[in-house]
Amino acid sequence: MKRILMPFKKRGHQHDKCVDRAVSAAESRCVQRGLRLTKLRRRVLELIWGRHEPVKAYEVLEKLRDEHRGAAPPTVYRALDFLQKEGLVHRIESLNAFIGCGEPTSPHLGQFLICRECGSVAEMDDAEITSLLAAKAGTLGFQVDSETIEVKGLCSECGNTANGST
Amino acid sequence: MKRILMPFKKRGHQHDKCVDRAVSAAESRCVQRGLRLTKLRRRVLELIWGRHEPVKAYEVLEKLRDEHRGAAPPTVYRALDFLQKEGLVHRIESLNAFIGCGEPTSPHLGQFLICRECGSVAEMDDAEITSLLAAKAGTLGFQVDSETIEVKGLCSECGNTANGST
DNA sequence: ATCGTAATGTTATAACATTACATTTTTTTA
DNA sequence: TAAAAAAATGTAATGTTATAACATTACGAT
Repeated sequence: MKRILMPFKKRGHQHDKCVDRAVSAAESRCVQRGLRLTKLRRRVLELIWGRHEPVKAYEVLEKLRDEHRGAAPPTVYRALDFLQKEGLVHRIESLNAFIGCGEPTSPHLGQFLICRECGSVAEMDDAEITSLLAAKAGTLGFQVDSETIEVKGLCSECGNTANGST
Repeated sequence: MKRILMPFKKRGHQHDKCVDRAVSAAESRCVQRGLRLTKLRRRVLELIWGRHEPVKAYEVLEKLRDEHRGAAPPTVYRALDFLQKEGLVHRIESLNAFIGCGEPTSPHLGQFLICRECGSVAEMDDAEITSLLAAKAGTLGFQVDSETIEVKGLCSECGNTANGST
């Protein structure tokens, strides 16, 4: 069974709503679990959701500084740690960057598809991949705790645009 | 079909030979392809192979400095770039570190199993995993160029040691 | 010999992330 | 509700990882 948690950005979609939905989901999740989605954490979450691309910690910091004097690296990294721990954002290791989680109802790992042309990222949470990987590791006696799967290539939008024409 | 490129380190194995084998393989591969495995590059390769664990660039730099005055970050990173490009070492993204490739006969991606206890790393090159991942990505119209798969957990050595006893 | 290219040297800085400790805010509980 | 405890944030400094930019050296080809 495969769930597509976050598809590639559709052209011209209303991104405001997309962010609102994510923040609302985060809010209700925090309320449920007795966690505090403080102003700062909420704002960092919004900034991460600002694009359908991985966002760097220092980009968040820069934007935060426009509206929040005294923002410093720890400000951002603490918020990101919180958001990660609660499964609201994911870190993309191969890019040193962060992206909003498409399904923040329960913490999970994901498999990420990163387009080399447009930089957008899709998130899958595919049980078959996870279990195949665990099985293969198991034949070596290795017991899997967590996985990092990040794939680079061409998304459908960019692949369909005939690139031989220009 | 699964190939185990580099199994977990066996207790008490003769690591000198292990390194020699890797360097010899690298040498012949470079000769075949008309590439120059310079003294510097060879030395960096040896230092990376110094352990069955990921080695950091700045650790390599530090050791290099003992014997090579004037070694600087670019010295190491250039050598590592060369070695990576030729498939002689891999970069472990989730650790910002490098590890010798277990099968440097042809460049390839691998799947890495990283033990959280002993820090050792095994490399697999499993076609089933790769093709399943490509197939799943394909259903989203995504065309895979390269994959980063890094799994953390417990290796057989560390898993078998009854940890409840101490 | 000289020329072109690859490799390395050298200096500086960019980019990413954490430590350590002080202060403030919020929650708990006596 | 006041005091204590815990959580969050402020602040400064530093640690870690990686690259830019430009100079020089080594080496092979003509």
